[in-house]
Amino acid sequence: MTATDGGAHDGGAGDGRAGDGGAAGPGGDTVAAVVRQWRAVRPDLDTGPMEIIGRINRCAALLQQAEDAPLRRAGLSRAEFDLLGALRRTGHELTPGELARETFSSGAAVTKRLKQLTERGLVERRGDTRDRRVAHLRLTDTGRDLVDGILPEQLAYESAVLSGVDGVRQGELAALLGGLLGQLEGRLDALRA
Amino acid sequence: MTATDGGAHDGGAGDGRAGDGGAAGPGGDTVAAVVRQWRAVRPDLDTGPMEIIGRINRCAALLQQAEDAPLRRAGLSRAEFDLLGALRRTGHELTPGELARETFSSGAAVTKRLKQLTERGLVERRGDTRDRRVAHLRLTDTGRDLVDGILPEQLAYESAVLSGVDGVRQGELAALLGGLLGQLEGRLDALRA
DNA sequence: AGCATTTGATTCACGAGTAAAACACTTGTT
DNA sequence: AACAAGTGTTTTACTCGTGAATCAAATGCT
Repeated sequence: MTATDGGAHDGGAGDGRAGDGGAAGPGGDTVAAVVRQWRAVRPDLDTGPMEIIGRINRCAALLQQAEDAPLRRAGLSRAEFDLLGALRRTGHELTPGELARETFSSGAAVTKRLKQLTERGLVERRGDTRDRRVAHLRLTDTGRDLVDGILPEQLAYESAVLSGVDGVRQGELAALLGGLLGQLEGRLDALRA
Repeated sequence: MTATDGGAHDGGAGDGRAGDGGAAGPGGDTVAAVVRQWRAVRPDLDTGPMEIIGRINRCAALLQQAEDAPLRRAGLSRAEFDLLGALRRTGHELTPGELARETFSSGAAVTKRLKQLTERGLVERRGDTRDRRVAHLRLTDTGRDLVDGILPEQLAYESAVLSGVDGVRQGELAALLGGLLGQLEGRLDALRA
């Protein structure tokens, strides 16, 4: 979250009273409050992008905190579950490199997680017969059962989190986000310059 | 990003060819590909929530990477800029505790960042006269100029990042995200149980 | 006044992730 | 065959953030 889009709990108050830290002001969410602050001190700037990017970042932060709950019950971090989930949903073995790409994390991180998950007996390792550099990872039965047990809870939890938005708007939101994400994934490399 | 919603670069391929790691498949973005994978192996589950939450998480990850670019030029991390931005947009001094709440990070993190930023001469410290526990932080002239210089670049960059989505949809997206965020901020504490 | 409680900030110990180096092995070239 | 270059994985050194403990000061209670 950048300062541009950064959240404020009670940012609009500005009177020194810190508040209890949750309730959005009359104008809506906390990002709206931040945008108002920026407009007050820098009325020349176009704050439009903040209203999208800031909200995406803030939603992601809140959702990830919330999502921790069902996972923690199973003693898994989000990153670990990510790995297991990649193995489960592809349905076949993956190499560490493939897992790194699947989970958008570095190879080093994958190595560490795999070490822990194999020690816990959730994942099994098998060396490639032709190319002895590569390993093939797959879920053990225990690992598979764990993922399959958590997954419905996770989805139910997510469903509950989203329940404040009605079905029609959920559909619209999913479609718009899909459009944005498609653009980002296609063009991001070009913009990174 | 949870495994539930986790991204896949070329997840749909499944033939071992890792691909070059960017292009979304025919069906749209990478989250759509992940959802297809889940549906193939667990057709009983309702994958609806993934299409929103997964996309938000993935968008946030991509956007934050992208956003780094203009900030790095100024030698600032996102978290540091967040702090400076909070001071700039509120327009008045803030205590470390207030800054922690503004930036949604722990007090310890704020302490560390403040140390570096004051050493760099971007932020100034002033002790409270009445309560000698608290400090008041404000931007130096240099700090203020830095923020004011970066901010337009940042917004222009964000604008460019979003340019693939037309104006009308940007408005819709902002509104829908605002609605979701309002719900999340209001009700998250209750769900955290 | 004297002492327990609360609050604000900082320090400490640690876990997690990364980039870069190192390592192990394979592939292409001469 | 020998060796250079390339590829997949792991190790290393480091940064950053966090929760818990600690320190310092104010507030409340008797």
